[in-house]
Amino acid sequence: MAEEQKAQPHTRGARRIELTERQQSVLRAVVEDYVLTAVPVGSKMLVDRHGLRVSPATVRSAMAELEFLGLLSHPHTSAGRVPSDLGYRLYVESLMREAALDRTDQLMIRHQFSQVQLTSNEWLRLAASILAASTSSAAVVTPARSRRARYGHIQLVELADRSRLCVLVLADGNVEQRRLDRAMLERLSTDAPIGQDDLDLVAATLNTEMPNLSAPQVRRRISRLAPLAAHVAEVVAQMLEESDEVSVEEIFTDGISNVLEQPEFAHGSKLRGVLDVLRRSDFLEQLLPVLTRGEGVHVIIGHENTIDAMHEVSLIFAPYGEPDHALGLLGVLGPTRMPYPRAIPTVRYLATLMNELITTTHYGETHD
Amino acid sequence: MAEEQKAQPHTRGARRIELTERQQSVLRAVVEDYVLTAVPVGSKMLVDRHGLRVSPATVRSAMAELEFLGLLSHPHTSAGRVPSDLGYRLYVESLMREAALDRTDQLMIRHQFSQVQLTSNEWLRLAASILAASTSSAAVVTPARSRRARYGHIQLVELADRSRLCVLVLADGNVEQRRLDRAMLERLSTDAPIGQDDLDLVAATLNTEMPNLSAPQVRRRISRLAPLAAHVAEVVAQMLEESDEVSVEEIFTDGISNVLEQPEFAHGSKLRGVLDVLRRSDFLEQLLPVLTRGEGVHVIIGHENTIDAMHEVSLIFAPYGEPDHALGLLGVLGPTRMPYPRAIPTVRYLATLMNELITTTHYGETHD
DNA sequence: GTTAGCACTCTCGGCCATAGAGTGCTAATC
DNA sequence: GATTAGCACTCTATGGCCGAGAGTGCTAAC
Repeated sequence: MAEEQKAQPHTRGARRIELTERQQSVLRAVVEDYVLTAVPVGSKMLVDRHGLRVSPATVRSAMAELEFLGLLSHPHTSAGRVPSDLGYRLYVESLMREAALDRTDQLMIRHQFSQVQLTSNEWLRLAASILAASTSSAAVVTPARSRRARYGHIQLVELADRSRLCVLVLADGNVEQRRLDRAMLERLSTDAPIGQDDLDLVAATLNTEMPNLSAPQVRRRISRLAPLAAHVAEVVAQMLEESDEVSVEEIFTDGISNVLEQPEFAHGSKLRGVLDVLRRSDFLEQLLPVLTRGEGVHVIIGHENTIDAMHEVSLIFAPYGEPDHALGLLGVLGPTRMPYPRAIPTVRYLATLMNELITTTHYGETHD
Repeated sequence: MAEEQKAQPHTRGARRIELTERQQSVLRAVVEDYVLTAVPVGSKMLVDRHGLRVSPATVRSAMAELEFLGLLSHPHTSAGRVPSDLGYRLYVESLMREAALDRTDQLMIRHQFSQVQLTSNEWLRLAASILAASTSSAAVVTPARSRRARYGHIQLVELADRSRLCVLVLADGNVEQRRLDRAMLERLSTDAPIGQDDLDLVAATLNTEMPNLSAPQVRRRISRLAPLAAHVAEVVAQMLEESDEVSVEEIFTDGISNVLEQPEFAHGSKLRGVLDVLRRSDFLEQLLPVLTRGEGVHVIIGHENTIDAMHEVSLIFAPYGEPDHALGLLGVLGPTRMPYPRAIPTVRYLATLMNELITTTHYGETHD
């Protein structure tokens, strides 16, 4: 058990702690009060605001117990209590009553998606925007990409100035483009200059040979091809490889200013590290193993995060898409003092929604 | 003259003010000191640090004159002087000695671009990253887009699950994609289901009919087409129209945390408005008329900006690409207390560089 | 087990005094 | 006539001090 806690500290780490009825309700009240006010909460305030039917003194002793258990902490001797990361954890695991999105919210979100044309980038932007708005946190959405990019279809377009564009549609429906090196092409054309006909021929060849192959598989077949086709195939292989670098791609964020507004980050420089991490491409990769384990929404609270710069924030993330196919991540980032009961269902709903959108326009694995 | 100043307050507004030699060097010194230290600069400090060969008293009287002219200001009676927006303006226009990028910097930047494969999104990202790093400000880069999107080439791809993707290459080389509505297609196929052959035929038709046409022109020809082709043409027209909404598209930013670090924005909430504006799509559109007027780099200092939220920041922006063809913007955003002598040449250099990259892989206007 | 009472602790805001930086003015100097 | 030294003055920033208030922990009574 101990090892398990160590290995995956941010999943059900606090399960074993048994609390009395009273302790539970006090912890819940402290968390909810603190999330709302951002002010350390004292015993008197607590009974006043939550209509607990006991005296402040009783609450105090309960608080002392919770502090001993490491669920609350004390900024200083004569201040109120603040939940610890572990306190939030327990709250999220067993104390919280999720505030599910009501029907109208769901419909409104759905409606917004239906308004947007069916281009996936717009979906992502919209998802980030909705997440940010309805959780008042920073939202992060990555495109759904195959862990292993596969060839779908290519097109070679010649343009007036003799530039050539290679447009590659991946098996998962994403589109990549790259310009072909002109000098290289000149070298390959032994006799006549290369025309659109030649390009069409190459495209047709590759489109029969390559569908559904991964980068190394494409590479392996290059040797069989004529010089021009071989060159294009090489370029395609490179493009596939680049796509393999999951989520190094674009990360769509929104609502960073929401977080900036939170008192814990009022002194902006505190957020600096977080922003830098967010910009770095590899940040989600580090979390990927955790986030894709099991189903559904994952909550990573403060120090549970393996990334140092993120010790003062919580993440609520969910994967969407299909593990073997296109897999994306989406979620929110905010202070540990986060409205979990609201944010978690929202993330969950958006993940299922994106799932739907992805799979209804789903690209099969056996093309042609 | 007066009207002209009003109409374009951020271009050479301060030209007419004549300063004595001494006033000039004092203003220059104040600006440069303040940019460096972010502390209001007093007369003693100034002579010490800049080795002026006069006494503090002399400097004081010069400062008083400059303040009378509205070039400096006083946070309070017994504090040092701070440049006003107008002071910065004069500095930028005539006092500043530009710190041109030296050869090695230029080569390093060029090298980084050569490392990146020729996909334009990566260029933009890289440009933003370089700008942010070498000016320590927030960088903003928009893709170069035609003011008027024109048809280049389309490809229709059928995938295993019968999804159809329409990939549109614009005349300026940008690529757009959209999924075709399946239900609609079913309705259009009177007898047999639509296969790749049919799609190819449609694509071929449009590719001979439409090249270099704008959205309305495409629309006008729809009536001549068979139902399926007409539907696709309609979709294409929509895609062209969407592309016409300049820069509503993606804006690549980087280095926001640099700005967050500046003392004037240490209390993060001050930056909030700026961030919100930055996220909004229309912010550059408002500036577009100004930024494309004349050649080269444009500097917009504090209150010169027509956008209220940006009264406390300076922008240094330049267009790149070609006015009639693909036009993009790039630049930096930082506090008015900005290292102009460094930032301006950097923006200029990156604009010319992007220009080169765009035009060497340039797409002609008369396709086919 | 719960609660009232009480002494104790700690922060926060206001107040004051002081130090220091900087100014503006005037009169002397080059 | 420009420059400078000297000086009185102003304002901020800093630190110490005090009292109010919030909150705790403990103990004894219920």
